[in-house]
Amino acid sequence: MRRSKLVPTLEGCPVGTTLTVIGGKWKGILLYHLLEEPRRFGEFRKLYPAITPFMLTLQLRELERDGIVHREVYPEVPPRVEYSLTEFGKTLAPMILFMKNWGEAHGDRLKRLRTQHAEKKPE
Amino acid sequence: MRRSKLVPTLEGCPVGTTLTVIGGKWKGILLYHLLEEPRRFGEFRKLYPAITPFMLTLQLRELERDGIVHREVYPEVPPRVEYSLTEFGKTLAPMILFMKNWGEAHGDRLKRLRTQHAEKKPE
DNA sequence: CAGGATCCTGCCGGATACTG
DNA sequence: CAGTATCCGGCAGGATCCTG
Repeated sequence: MRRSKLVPTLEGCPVGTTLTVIGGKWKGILLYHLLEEPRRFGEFRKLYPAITPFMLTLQLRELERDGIVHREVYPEVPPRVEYSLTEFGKTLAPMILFMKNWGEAHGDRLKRLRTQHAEKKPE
Repeated sequence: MRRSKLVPTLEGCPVGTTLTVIGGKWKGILLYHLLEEPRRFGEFRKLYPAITPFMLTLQLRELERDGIVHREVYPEVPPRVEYSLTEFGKTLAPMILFMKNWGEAHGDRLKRLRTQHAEKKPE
């Protein structure tokens, strides 16, 4: 698994730094669901069947590395693993909520704009 | 992070939708500087010499497509082009500022965490 | 000065199969 | 259930040269 390399922190660009934390394709939505309560691996899979186990693991591990989420393994049978926001991770909460609200409010508009734009060029 | 697919808005995932708008590698910092005042192409190049003209054009055009920035061409010699936030783009302001502050506040911590993590694994 | 045109590459994101 | 182990294609991101 020679995956996640992810640049140090994108020096001299604080906005970029923040983006390296939340910028994975699924991280936003994962964080959003973690705001509410701790979640299990399988819960995420049910919420978003499109995420493969591999990607889910990858994104969660990166969030864990960055100190955003905590991974708690319960030594039971069958195994259970719960992911929760750390105190550090909770400092991101206002931003995640803003992003959710903004996306909900303007998603349709964006979709229109992008469709128009895609139609104009290719001829 | 990677922009997803260019056209679709990542259905059913408002946080992801927002990320498709601001998630380009340089978009965050571009938006941040646009918050203050309109900027010229060359200004950005001076602020961040690491951005190639090609990438700068690309990212600005995407922001333009999404209705976030306005591109004003002044028919002068030498040519002058100014980029400014649209009213729509200004709705992102609180989030950009939050991202900047968060990045400034926790960049060092993240850098440490990632360095530690990178040192532990590779053998 | 502000870009277009071209070509290239590396990692991101994914598919699939297997396991403690 | 909650992951690994491999393999891989595509596109974001970049380098370089050229132009209105």
